[in-house]
This record gives sequence, C-alpha cells and structure tokens, in this order.
Amino acid sequence: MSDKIMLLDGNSLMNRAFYAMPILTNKDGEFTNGVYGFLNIFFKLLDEEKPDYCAVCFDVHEPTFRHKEYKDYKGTRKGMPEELVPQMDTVKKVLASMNIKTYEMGGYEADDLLGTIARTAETKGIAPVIVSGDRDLLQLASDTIKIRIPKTKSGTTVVEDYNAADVIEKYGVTPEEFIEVKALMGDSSDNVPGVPSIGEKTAIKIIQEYKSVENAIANADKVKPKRASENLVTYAEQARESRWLVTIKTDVPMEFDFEDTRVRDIFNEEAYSMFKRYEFKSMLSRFDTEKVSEKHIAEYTLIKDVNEAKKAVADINPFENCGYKMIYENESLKGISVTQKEHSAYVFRMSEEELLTVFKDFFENQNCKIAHNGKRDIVYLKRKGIELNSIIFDTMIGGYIINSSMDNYEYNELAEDFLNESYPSEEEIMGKGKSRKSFDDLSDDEFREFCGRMCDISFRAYPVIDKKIKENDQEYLYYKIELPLIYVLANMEYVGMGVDRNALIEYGKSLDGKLEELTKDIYWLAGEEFNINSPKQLSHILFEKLGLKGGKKTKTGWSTSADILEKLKDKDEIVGKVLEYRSYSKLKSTYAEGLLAVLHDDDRIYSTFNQTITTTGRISSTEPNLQNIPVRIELGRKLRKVFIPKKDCVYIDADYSQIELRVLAHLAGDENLINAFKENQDIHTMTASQVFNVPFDEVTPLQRRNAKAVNFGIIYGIGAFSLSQDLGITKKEADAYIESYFEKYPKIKAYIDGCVESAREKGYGITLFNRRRYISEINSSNYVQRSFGERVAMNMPVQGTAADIIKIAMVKVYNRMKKEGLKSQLVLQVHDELLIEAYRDEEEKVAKILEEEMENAVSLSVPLIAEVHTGDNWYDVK
DNA sequence: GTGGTCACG
DNA sequence: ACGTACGTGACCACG
Repeated sequence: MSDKIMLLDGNSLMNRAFYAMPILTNKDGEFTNGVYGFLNIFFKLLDEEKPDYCAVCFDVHEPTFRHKEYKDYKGTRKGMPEELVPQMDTVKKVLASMNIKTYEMGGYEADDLLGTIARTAETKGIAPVIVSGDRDLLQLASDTIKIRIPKTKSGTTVVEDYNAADVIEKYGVTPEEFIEVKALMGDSSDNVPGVPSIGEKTAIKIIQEYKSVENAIANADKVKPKRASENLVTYAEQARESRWLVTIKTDVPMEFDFEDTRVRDIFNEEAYSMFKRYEFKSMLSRFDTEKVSEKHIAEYTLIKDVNEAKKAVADINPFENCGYKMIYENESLKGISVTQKEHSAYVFRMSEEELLTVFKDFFENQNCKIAHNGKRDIVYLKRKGIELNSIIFDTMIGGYIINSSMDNYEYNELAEDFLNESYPSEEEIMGKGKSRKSFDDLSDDEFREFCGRMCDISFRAYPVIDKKIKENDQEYLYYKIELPLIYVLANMEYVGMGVDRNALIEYGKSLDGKLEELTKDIYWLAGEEFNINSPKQLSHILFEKLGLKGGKKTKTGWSTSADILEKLKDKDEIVGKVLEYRSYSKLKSTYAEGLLAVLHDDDRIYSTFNQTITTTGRISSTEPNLQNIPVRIELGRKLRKVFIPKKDCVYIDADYSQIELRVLAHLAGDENLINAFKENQDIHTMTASQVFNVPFDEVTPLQRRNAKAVNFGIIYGIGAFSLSQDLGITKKEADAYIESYFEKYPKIKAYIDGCVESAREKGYGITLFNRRRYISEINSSNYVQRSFGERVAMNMPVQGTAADIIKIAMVKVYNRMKKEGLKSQLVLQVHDELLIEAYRDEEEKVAKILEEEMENAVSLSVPLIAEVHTGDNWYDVK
C-alpha cells in the first residue's frame, strides 16, 4: 500500500458549503455555516480516505500570473458574499488548530498549487486525492490522481470520483483533452471567453475528432456546425488564450515538504476549543472526551439502599430550590436524581416501587422544584396516584423560550448554551435505534455520572435562563403562560379522549368497498397493475404511459400532488379516480388504522402535547396527532363521530373566530380592519367589498373567495406568485389584488414592513407577549433564504400572538374550573379551538366559563369571539 | 433515513 | 434571473 495525500481546494469547497447551508452564526454573531459545511465534507472524506498526508490550498486575493500576462483576464469572480468573507480566515484557523497544513501563494490560484503538489506526489509514489467543487480539476485526473467532487443533492452530500478512465467515460475525452474542451467552451464564472457559440456539447464533439484546440483551428473548415467553424477562425487567438487560461500549472515554484502535511493529532485540545467556540456541536463527539474534556469538578453520590435513600430525601430542604430529574425507560422509572447544591447531586438507583415510596412526600411537599420536562413527570405520577406540584422552573421550557428554533432542549444542549460546557448527548451515551443500550446495562458509575449530571445541569442552568428571561422582558410569557400551561397540558394528556372502538372499526371497514372498486378501475384504466401509493410508479403511468402533460414541478421526478392532478382531471378519467383513491387511502391508513393502533384497552386515546416544538409558539400533538383529524371534507369529518365523551358527559367545543386576522388588526392598529371586526361583519366579504370596490351586499361568492385568499396571503407573508397559483389567476392580477388591499389597509402594509425591518435589525420576530423567534435567514445574501426570512418575519408575530392568547385562555379555563370545583376537563387544543369533556350537570357553567375566559383572555382593540357548541360527539359540536 | 403526499390550523 | 405563502405530524415508498 502506497502512501496517500488528500488535497483540498479550500475556496471552491467553502463556496459550495456556504451555499448549501442556511446562514449560521455562533453566540458572538460570527458566521459559521461555510466552515461547518466544509468540515462536514472534510471529515467525511477523511474517514473514507484515511490519508497519510493532507493539505488545503487557497486562492489569494491579488492578481495572479494570469492577470499579469493576459490583460483581459479580469479574474473577477463574482465577489464573495459578505457573510463568507470572514469565514475564510476562520476555516484557516480551525485547520491550523487541527494541524492541517494550508497553502496559498501570491500570483497563483489554489488550482495551481493543487496541481503542483499532486504531480510532485505522483513522482514520489504518493497517491494524490484532490477534492474540489470545481470540474476544472478534472484535467489533472490520471491513473494515480483521483479527483473527488462533492455535490449536495437535496441535503445529502454525494461524492463523484474521477480517475482518468472516469473522465473518459463521462465526457468522452481524456483529462488532457478536457483542457481543450474547456478552452473552447469557456467559463463565464472564471471569465474565460472561449469561442462564441461553442458550448459543452459542441466542444466535446470537436475535441473528440480533432484532439486539440490547435488542430481544430487548423481544420476549422471541416468543423461542424457552421457557426462554430466560422468562429474558430475569427476567434482563433481567443481560443488559444483561453486554453492557456484554463491550463492548471503543475510547476509552481513552491516550498513544499511532505512531512509538513502529515496527518497527526487532529483532535487535540486546541481544536476542541475552536469547535466549541464556533459551536460545531455535532462534531465534538469526534474528540476523545477523556483527553480534552474540561475538568468539571462535580461530585455525584449514588444511593441504592432504601433506608439510606429515605434519610437522604428527608434531608432535602423543602423551602430551598431543588433540582430533580426523573429517568425513564419505556414508561417506567429507572432512577431519580436531586440536588440543592451546584456541582453535586444525589442519584437514586432502585426499583420503581421503591423510588415512588421514597419520593412520594418529596413530590407532594417540596416547595421549589426545578424540573426538566416536568409535564412528563406530572403525567407519570398522576397515573401512579401521586400529585406533583410546586414546579417553580422548567429548564426545557426555559430553553425553548430563549430560542424556539432548536431541535431539542436536552441537558447537553442547555449546558452548551447556558453554561458553556460540553457533554455527550443521551444518544451518544445510550446509542440509538435498535442498538440503544438499556439503563440496566450501565454500570453504577456510568449511571451516577449520567443522571447526576442531568440534574446538576438543570439546576445550574436555571438561574442563567431566568436571567435571560428577565433581560428579554419575558417574565409574563414564561411564568404566567408557559409554566402554568405545563399542568394544563399534563392534565389533557392524562385524561385523553374517549373513542367508540366499534364505530372506529366500522368506519375503517366502510372505506374498503370503495377502495377496492377504485383500485380496480385505476388498474383497468392504466392497463396494468401497479402501486398507486408510489409517486414514482404513478407518475410513470400518468405522464409516460398515458402521456398526460402539463404535469409540472420536479425534484426527483414529476409531481403527482393533488393541485397538479386537479388541473388534469378533465384530461383522463383515471386522474379523478386517483384523487379519490388517495383520499380514501389516507383516511384508511392514517386515521382508521392509525388511531386504532394507539387506542388503549380502556377505549381512550392518549396524545402527547409538545410545548417546545414549534418556532412560533404553537403546541403540537403526537402519537397520535389529534390536531389534524379531518374536518373539511364530509367523508373524513364523519370520523369525528367516533370521538365520544365518557359516561354522563358531553363535549363542549369553542373556537376563536378569525383570531389571526383579529390579532393582525390589533397589532397593526388599522382602523379600517378594526372597525370591520367591531361591527362583527363577515371579514372576507368585508375585505372583498373594500378591495374590489363593490357594495357589501353585492359581493359575489368568487370575490369573497378571492378576498379570503388575500387575507390568508397577508398572514403568511404575501407573494403575488403564490397567490396567483392559489387562485388560478395571473401574477399580474394577483399583484393588483395585493396593491388594492394595501391601499385600503395602509396600516397593515406599514405594520408588515415594520416586522421585516425590525427582524432585520434585531435578528428576531416577536409577539405581543414578547415571544421571540430568531430569523437568521433574514440577512442572508441568498434570495431564496432571505425571502423566506421575510415571510417568517411577517407571519410569526401574528401566528405567535394567536398562540399566546389561546395558551392564556387555556390556563384561565383550567384554573377557573379547578377553583369552582368542577369535574369537567379540557381534553384538546387545536390552535384556535378548545374541547372540554363536560359533565352534563356542569354543562351550562362550563360553556359559560369557556366563552368568557376565551373572549377575555386578553384585551385587544378588537373583540375576540369564541363560538361555543355542545354535542354528544366531536362531529356534532360544529 | 429521506422525500412525497396530505390531514389540520 | 432567481423560485415562491406560515406552522405542524403520519404514512408510504424507496435507496
């Protein structure tokens, strides 16, 4: 085995990485996404190649020999985006910390350095692997020199590999001839002129026949097509110059010693602190924590004996802050850790029953608990007949309030963000998926460290998070909305929703006949059997076999989504059948079968309500998701009949009318819209009347529909293109609608412009109750990302404030029912809707509470209206 | 594990 | 010239 050297094209890879990633910054606001993406590619290839030597080459920002010797070579590649400029230094620093040698040389480009080193290596019997985002390098490919080109395909990185033979196979020319091809076709991004009218295809054809630029010029009269033939003569000199420009130099006079590039001690302490500074968290696991981890002095005490445990728990001061962490595995309790002192903790490892016995008094009577995901503990203990209370802080919720965009708020994330300490994640310790360890497999020491640390981190992060909450003026949001909400959500999870099991089974069966019939029809119309559920197979049938067209949009193929199919409905009978099949199939698999699978033996369904998932402040529902049960289409809506309250109960449902538009009217202070709501008019008709300049009573259904779409558009961060798509009108018409809307509601226009402006300045969007969402995309140089950021900046305050309001209402409804000693229970929230399982003898009281507390949750400049309905199942409450 | 699709607000 | 509405979660196919 010969030695191997890996050579990277720093500039080109940084560019690729930068554009492939959303803008990222660390806490200090330093841009990091290019460096992060670069390191991802670097480590991936390092793992694959395991090179003995490694070097990274960079361009220098000054004229090169090409500029000096060829006056027209401007070499002004499009200026780097300003977010990328400082990252070039960052990546060099990071590489230096890992002992990876970097090269740059005035007068030469990175390509030339790579070429020179590669050729030198070749002569010494060291196998070079060149990594670049640019195809230019392909001219260097040989039997020994391998070129690797990483590409980002929808989020994942795939690498194309080229030895000489691969270049020939892909392009039909040798690597040396590749120079000739590039010379003819030119390269606009590198300001290589090439020969006009000759593109890649023609260039390859010419070089395959004539082998070189020079020979092609000599035989220009025989070259086809005619334009190329003429231009070869006219631009002969330009072609020669282009050839010279694209030729990578392999004899740069550079100082070079292979020993300097030997791969050694990459994951050292200096690199570790670099990675921490730039917050490359996912890469920290590459470091040997024994070797580099900061020495946190912490003393955790393990207790396994019940009597000892009782003594220790008795020593907990019930009036002093106490951090606690419960460790679960598959719904059962594996351990508990508690602490009242920083860098210390007691860890209790014993059976579930023993833990519950020892801690019952603690759960019920310790007055100042600091929890991490306390909701889970409340639900778990409630099922064991124990009431957990007095949670004065929840660090998971705290982390979410500070930054709602994180994937999770586990203890190691909190340690990074608030304590600036790094620990392996639970996944790194326990493994994931099938190979996840059991807590029973951990040694006492491992268990003690892990559990003690979780509790300790939570305890120590609390004051830091609390301080930030105060700095951000979020005390009301945190202490009056989110924290009390834990108990409300916990109770909803605990109570669950009743289901008529037989009715659910029957509902599923009622779909079978139609599903079978549709399947048969579709097979017959298609002329063959295939998997209708496979977008790939379906698009093959529709767009290739049956030759339907107009089917647009693609990423991995032709789109078969409902909006596309809807447009093709008239073209072939099969399209309508497919749409119908889809809707039946969805009801069957997701709802009929899906819900049955999570229906408990007591004929109730217990969903989980997540409080830290959405970026805007809404809650989400999982396993099952009870927030997307069908309602818009009658067939699906019938499913709601299977949700039934328990004995002696009815459902009382209330939903806010147009809460988001009302919030918008309030936030923008637009008198026109505010008055419309004060008069309690149909808002879409009102908008139609104003935007289309017709009397209120003469608004047509179509006008109302269009106005409704405009109203939605405003909330989502309007774009004329999407509005036109939605309404099936031209972009011009959509533009006119929007313009007319803003004319009638000038304050709305001013408000949403203000949202974008403020987000640009502050870096985040904000709700009426100071909930924040950081929007890093808003200052991106990438149009797509920036536009997204702007839409988010317009939408988040509206959606988020509505979320704040219903959360306030939930807390108020819950507390009021409790205070009045009612047995009725909140069971569900669907963003603007609350559902209560109410005892019949409490029906009137509860309906009144629900309406009052929802409508008076907050006081805005527009009234809030809650529409209340009662019924014997979820279908009947509308 | 990811992408396409579709259910909800 | 770009590529297009905001926020979710579940299911299926496919590599």
